[in-house]
Amino acid sequence: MENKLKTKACEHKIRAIHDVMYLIGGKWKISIIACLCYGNKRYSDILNEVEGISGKMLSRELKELEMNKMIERTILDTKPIGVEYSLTELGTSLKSIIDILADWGITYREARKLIEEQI
Amino acid sequence: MENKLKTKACEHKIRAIHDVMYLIGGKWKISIIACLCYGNKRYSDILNEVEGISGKMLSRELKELEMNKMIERTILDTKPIGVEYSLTELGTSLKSIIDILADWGITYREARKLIEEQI
DNA sequence: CAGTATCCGGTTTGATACTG
DNA sequence: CAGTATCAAACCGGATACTG
Repeated sequence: MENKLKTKACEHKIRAIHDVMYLIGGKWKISIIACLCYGNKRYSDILNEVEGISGKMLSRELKELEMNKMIERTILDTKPIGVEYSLTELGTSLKSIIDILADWGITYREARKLIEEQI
Repeated sequence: MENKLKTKACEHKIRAIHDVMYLIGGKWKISIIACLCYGNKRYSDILNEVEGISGKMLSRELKELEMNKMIERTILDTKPIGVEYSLTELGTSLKSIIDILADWGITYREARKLIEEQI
């Protein structure tokens, strides 16, 4: 009986996480958001700073992030035309999560090194 | 000059996050880890609790998670054979991140509702 | 029970060329 | 500059049948 409740709580949490990953779990989405944490950026800036992403992927991911209200797109009236991307309030609310993830990533790399050396 | 340093820091963090997402960003990986946060589980338990996953995907993801030292696989000597999966220390270290993500997911849903209503 | 093997359509993605 | 269009290759993932 108690076990069933536990399972329910588990499933509820899993669904919440699945939702989150749908939003930010694309191959590049968090990287893009992380990039914008350091200030507003243009399309070409992001293209340079997020290693490995192609132009096609970038524009696609940007579009989805905009749809989900994570980022905002502003057209600058420069010539030639420029576009600036910035985080919305919602996007900004991910900053702390991003920091935690990045920290974990670095810790993980160290931990892996230690485990490997034991072999 | 100062700007270049900033860009470097940015790119470093982005790479760290990209690594993390490579590890836990598969369609099901965090869900599986989240599921195991609630206790060791058998293959069939996970199959039931992670909604939507197929057997093929589950075994594939479990294998990758094991390779990356996130989970451990123990063969029980029951008949018929049973297999139990559990989190390693590394996997366990994700618990807090998972909680934060799940919380954000729920908060996000509320925020989106508010934004939508304004329209 | 806990998987593996095979088939197979659908989706994703990179490269390249092009546009306003 | 900031994208879009198009093609082909690679990969994903479901269904089903099979194994120890």
